[in-house]
Amino acid sequence: MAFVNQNQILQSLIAEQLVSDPASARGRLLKEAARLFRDKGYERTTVRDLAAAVGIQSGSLFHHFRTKEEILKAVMVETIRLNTALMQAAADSEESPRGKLRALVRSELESINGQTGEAMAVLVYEWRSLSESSQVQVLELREIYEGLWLSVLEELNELGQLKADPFIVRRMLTGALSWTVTWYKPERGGLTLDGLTDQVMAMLGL
Amino acid sequence: MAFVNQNQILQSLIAEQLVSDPASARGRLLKEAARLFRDKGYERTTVRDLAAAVGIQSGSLFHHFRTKEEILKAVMVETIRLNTALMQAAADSEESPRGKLRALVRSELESINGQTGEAMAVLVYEWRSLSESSQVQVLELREIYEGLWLSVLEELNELGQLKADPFIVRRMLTGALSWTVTWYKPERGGLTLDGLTDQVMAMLGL
DNA sequence: GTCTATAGACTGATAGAC
DNA sequence: GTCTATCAGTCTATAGAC
Repeated sequence: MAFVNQNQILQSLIAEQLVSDPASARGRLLKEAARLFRDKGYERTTVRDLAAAVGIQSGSLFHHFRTKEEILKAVMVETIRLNTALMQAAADSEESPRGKLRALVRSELESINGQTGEAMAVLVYEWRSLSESSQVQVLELREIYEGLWLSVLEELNELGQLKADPFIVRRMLTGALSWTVTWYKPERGGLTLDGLTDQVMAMLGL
Repeated sequence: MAFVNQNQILQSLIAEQLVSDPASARGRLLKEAARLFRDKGYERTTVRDLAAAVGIQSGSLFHHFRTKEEILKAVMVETIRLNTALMQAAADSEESPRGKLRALVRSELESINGQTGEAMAVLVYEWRSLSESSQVQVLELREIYEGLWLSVLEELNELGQLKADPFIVRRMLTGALSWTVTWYKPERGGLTLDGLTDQVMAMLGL
């Protein structure tokens, strides 16, 4: 797994029909939906906005999705599936616990501030707009993702390298890393994604 | 300032008409609005919901506020004013830079998870629902608040006690502390607010 | 300062033609 | 698979009586 690149991972997920091909009609709609939901919020985004973004009429949307909420759910589900796979590969490519943690931080920062950033922001900020039954289903997927983090953090803790409780560190990191979407602008300042990762590791004394 | 308590601060802000008296009609509405906006989101909360929460009809709301957005803005403005004053008093009550930082972390955690928690969550998660002109006004108030943090963090940095850049540490803390609202439940587990503050300080190696 | 009644705009979703 | 047309419901805000 160590040298599998990001595009190979995406391709295999598409082949398994776990995420939509970004070139397909469904994939393009989900991409535009993520952008609109992040920019305006789920409630302020109308089905007319969504349809216009992919160049169709609002009535035609309901041929692809039964409800507006189904679109929100699909954005979230596919985003978690993709990022769990990317995260797993990032952790597997490192040997030491510290290296694995750095890879996870780097990978999550990339998810939040890169290609899937819009969808990741939706996952954090539009959670309440999901119906309760959908929340349960998305939460199940999310647990696999969180398990990756906890196993690495617990390993570091057993080595005495972690200064606080692993569960709490993960929750602090969840908040801290997702918040970067509101202020981190790689193009403006001199801070690269690797530089930002270094700052996070330094803050943890690692 | 060292021994001024929280209630005295609230009373003096009410006297200066910088925040509404929680017992007044306006104050009670803002309290209910904060709760509804946090629970359902600004867009999903209707003026009928707001009116019902204080026992009046929806038309009567517009005697107190010209628009629904004005209510959101008032929740945010009054929350920042109150918490800036509480934060200032907390920092002033300590001598050492480390002590001041701990007081700020403790104070912000209390704001987020205590009495003003509903309004603080609104400040973080409903930002986009504010019109651009209102965003500018609220941002100005927010800068005073952030200045308090930065002066303490820069002091610690000059003493060589901070492991990462002060600006970045503040932003990480903003995300990490505000995120506690999604998981920290003082009544359930054994972790107190002081215990949580200790974990944050330990994570920073302080 | 609160009420009732409603204007006027917008919403998600459906039906049936092509 | 997309179109047009529209339904039925909901929304913020206003007007005028009390």
